[in-house]
Amino acid sequence: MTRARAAVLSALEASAEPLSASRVVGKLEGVCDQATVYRALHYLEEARLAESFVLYCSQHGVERYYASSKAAHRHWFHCESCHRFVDLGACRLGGLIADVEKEMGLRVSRHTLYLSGICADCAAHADCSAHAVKAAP
Amino acid sequence: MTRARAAVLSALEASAEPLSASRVVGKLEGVCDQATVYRALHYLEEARLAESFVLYCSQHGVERYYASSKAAHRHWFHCESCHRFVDLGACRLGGLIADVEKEMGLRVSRHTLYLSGICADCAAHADCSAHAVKAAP
DNA sequence: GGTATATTTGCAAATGATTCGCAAATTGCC
DNA sequence: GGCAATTTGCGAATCATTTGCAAATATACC
Repeated sequence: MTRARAAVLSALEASAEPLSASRVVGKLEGVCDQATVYRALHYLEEARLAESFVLYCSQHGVERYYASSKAAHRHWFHCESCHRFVDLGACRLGGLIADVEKEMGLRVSRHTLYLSGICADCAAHADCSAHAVKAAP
Repeated sequence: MTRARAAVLSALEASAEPLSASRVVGKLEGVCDQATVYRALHYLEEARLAESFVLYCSQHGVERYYASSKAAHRHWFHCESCHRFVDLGACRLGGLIADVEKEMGLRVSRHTLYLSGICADCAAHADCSAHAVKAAP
């Protein structure tokens, strides 16, 4: 494991939510180059040390988000108001996927699931004011 | 509904699988411009006449795929060998999403799920030859 | 039906995330 | 510690998608 890859992995591990490639690049400003971050993310995913999914968000557009694979495979909720992720805990799709594999004769090797909407915090604020506030920068 | 939007919608309705924006642009070559196709796709999604999701595929990279909303909300399997989609039928996540909403106090307004792996056809070919053949162009 | 106003379209260029080529630096191995 | 293999930095390229603006089309109104 090279220094750059270790730095990228620990950035992912230190985060409570998935990070976009560009945020990792930002966090590693001065540590390693943007191209290196992208290459390291590919390497980590290949090595099963990280997982990723592509998400569109009105604030950030289409970006790929990465999370360390230290914990069990899990899914996330994305708040459309504050643009943060909420951890939904370990994946609960095992049964559904096994059913689909059997029904349709497929071999499922990976899956992407995420939910989006309004998180509890933003919903609470919306109860008092007309609209949820925009996320802080 | 303008002519361009109708053309884009009928391209989606005529397709058995979700189409990437660029494939819609290709199908409507000479009918309307690429920028118009993108704008029409946004319009159709806003108007709830179409649904979309962003998918990464080794052959096509990151692209947004669109499907007409004529049928019930559904999910797809993406074959990593032939790069086609398999229709998995109507969404079965209702219960899971309701559980998560209750448990975590979230308001889920949309979700993205897709599975990927090897489809039945490609798996059958792989049984005879060493590797599944690449998709025809 | 004919015209004024609002919306949509085409075109070409911009944008933003991601990737690539290549020379220099780092790593893993003996 | 020295060398071949791999990785990194830098800058430029790529690709999907978006945008500005003038022309064309749609919709509202008379």
